[in-house]
Amino acid sequence: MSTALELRHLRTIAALVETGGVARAAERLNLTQSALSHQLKQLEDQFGLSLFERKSQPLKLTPAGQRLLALSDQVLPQVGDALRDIGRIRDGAAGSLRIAVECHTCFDWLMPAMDEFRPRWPEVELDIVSGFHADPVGLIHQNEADLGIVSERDEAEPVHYFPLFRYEIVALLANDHQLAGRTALQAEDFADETLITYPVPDDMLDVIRQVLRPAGVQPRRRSSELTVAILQLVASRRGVAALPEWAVAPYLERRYVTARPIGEQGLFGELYAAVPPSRAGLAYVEDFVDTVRATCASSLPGISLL
Amino acid sequence: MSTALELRHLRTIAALVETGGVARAAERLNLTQSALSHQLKQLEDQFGLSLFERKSQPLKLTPAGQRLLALSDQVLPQVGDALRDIGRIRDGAAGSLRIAVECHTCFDWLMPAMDEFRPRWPEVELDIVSGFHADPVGLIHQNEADLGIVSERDEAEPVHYFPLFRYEIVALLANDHQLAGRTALQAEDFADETLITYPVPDDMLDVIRQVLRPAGVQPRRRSSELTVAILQLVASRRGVAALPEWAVAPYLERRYVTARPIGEQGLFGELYAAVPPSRAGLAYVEDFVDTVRATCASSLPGISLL
DNA sequence: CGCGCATCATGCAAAGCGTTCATTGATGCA
DNA sequence: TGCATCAATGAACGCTTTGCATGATGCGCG
Repeated sequence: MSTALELRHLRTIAALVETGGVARAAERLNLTQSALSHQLKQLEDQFGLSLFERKSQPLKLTPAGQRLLALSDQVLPQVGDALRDIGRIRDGAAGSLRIAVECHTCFDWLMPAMDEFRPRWPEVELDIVSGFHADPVGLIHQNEADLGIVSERDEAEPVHYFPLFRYEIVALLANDHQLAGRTALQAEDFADETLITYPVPDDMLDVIRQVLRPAGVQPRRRSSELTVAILQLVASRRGVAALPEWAVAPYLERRYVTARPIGEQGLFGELYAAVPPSRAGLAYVEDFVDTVRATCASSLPGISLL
Repeated sequence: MSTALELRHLRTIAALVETGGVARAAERLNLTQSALSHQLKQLEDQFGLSLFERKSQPLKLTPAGQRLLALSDQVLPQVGDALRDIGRIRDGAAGSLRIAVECHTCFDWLMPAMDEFRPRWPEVELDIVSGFHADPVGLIHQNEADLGIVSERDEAEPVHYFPLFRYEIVALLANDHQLAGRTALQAEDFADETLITYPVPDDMLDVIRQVLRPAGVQPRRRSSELTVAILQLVASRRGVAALPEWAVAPYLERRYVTARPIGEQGLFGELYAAVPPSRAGLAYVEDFVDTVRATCASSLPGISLL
C-alpha cells in the first residue's frame, strides 16, 4: 500500500514553485535536498506521472504538477486559518504586541508584515514603540515592549529569541569609483574613504564592529537618517556605505550605485525577534514571527531564513 | 520541533466523527486502534488542548476538535477532487463502466453510489448490464461488462477483486412466529418452514449454500422478485426469509418483522468488485470502488468494510 | 456486587521518513 | 574544455509513526 498524499507534499510543491529549485525549496522547508528529491520521486512514482521538468530554468510544472500546486494554494491557507483559530481557542484572541526596533531599515519589511498580520488578529493591539532604541531587550524587561527586533542574541538575557533571517551587508560605491573594479573590499580599502552610516552608536553597525574596528581602520565619517539620502551621497561620490543588500536591491537593479562584498566571505548580519519567555508560546506571537519570516522570504531578495 | 499537522490527522478526525469511536475509526482507516490513540495524544499535546471527550457516547468534540473537523470537511473533498483530476490527466477523463450484478438487493446501494459517481466522471459511460447474471465474471471475459459485483472471489479467475464490504444475513420471521423467541436460528429450525427467496439459482443463496445444504435441510420454497414483497409474505406468516441485514434495516426499525441471527456465529456474506486486471489501475475504476465503499459505509447499517 | 464486554491508554518491538555523506550525471558559463 | 551549479541516487543511521500485546477503566446485566 503506497503512502497517501500529505500536507508535507503540498508544502513541498508550494516551496518548489516559490523558490524555483529543489535545493532552495529544501532550505526553505528546513529539509535537505536529498529528502526532497526522494520525496518527489516517491510522489511521482505514486501518481505514475512526472510533476515538473527538471532541466529548465525557471522550473516548469507539468499539468499534474500545476493541479497539485492549485491544491496547495487552496488548502494551505485554509490550514493556516484553522491553526490560528485553534491558537485563539487556546490563548484567546486578544493581546498586545508592542514592537521595538533597533535598526532603521527594518521598517521596510516590518510594515508589510504588520499589514498582513493585522487582519488576522484584529483584537491584538499592534504598535511600534516610537523611535529607535539601542536596547530593545531592555524595553521588554521594563514592560514597555512585547517584542524586539535585534541583530544579536545575548544568551545571558532571559528572553526567547525567534530567528528571522540572515542577509548580506554590501559595500556601496559610486559606479565610477576606483574600488568598483575590485571583486570584494577589505577593511583597509575603507581607510581613505568617508563612511556614511545611520546616526546610531558604532556598536550597532556591523561593518564597524566586525570589520573596521578589528582591523584598526578608522575612516572619516558622515551620517544620514534615510537610506535614499545615503545612496544619493554615495552616488555623488561623497563617500561609501555598508548597507543590507535587500535594502538597496531596487537601486542596484537600476545601476544607481555599485555593490561589492565586504571581506573574503562577505559580511553578514542576522535578525532575531526577542520576546519574554512567558509570551513565547502565545499563538499570536508565533504567528507574527511566522508572518515576518514569510513576507520577508518572499519580498526581500538574497536573504536566507534562519 | 514538533511534527506539523498532516492530512493523516484530518482523516483521523473525520473518521472519528463518522464512526463515533477511536476503535471503529481505526478500522475505517485501516490502522490499529493503538496508532490512532497515539496520534490523537500527539495532536492534543501539540495543541495543548484536548480534541474530544473520551467518556461520552456519542463522542463529543471540544471547540478545538470542531474547528479541526471543519477543516477536514473543507480540505478533504478538495484533496479528493485534485486526486481525481490527476487521475484524469494520467488515464484520460473518458471510459466505460458497464456493471454486472448477481444479486438483486445490490441495487439499493448501487444506485446512490452511481449517482455520486456520475457527476465526478461525466465522460465515463456508466451502465448496468441489464438483468441479473449468475456469472458476472464471465461477462467480463466476453467483454460485455467492465465490472462485476460478486459475493465470492474465485482466485483461479484472471480478474482483480476489490473488496467492498461484509454484512450479516439474518433470518426474518413474523413478529408472532414461534421461533421469534429464540436468540438465534439453526439449520434444523428451517425444516418445517417455507423459505422465501429471490428467484435465483441456489448457489447464489448463501443461506442454502452455507447452512441448509450442509445440514441436509430442504424446506419448502417460494420466491419473489422484490424485497418488499418477500417481507410482506413473511409478515403475513406465509414463510421465513434470509436477507442481508442492511436490506431490511428500515423494516426492522418499524418492527414490521423480526430478525434473528443464523447459526452460532451468525451468517455473513461478502461483496467484491471484479475487474479485468488491465483496468484495475484506471483512475475512474478505483474511484468508483472508493465511492461504493464510502457511500455504503455511511448509508448501510451494520456492514464492515473489507 | 461481580462478571463480561467495550473502549481507550501504554510499553516495547518493527517499518517509514529524513539526514548525512558520497557519488554521479547533466547543464550552463567562461 | 574546465568549472560551478543543480539534481538524482544509494547506503547507513536516527527519530517518528505504527503495530502488537497487554493493562486500565467504565458500563450494563444478571
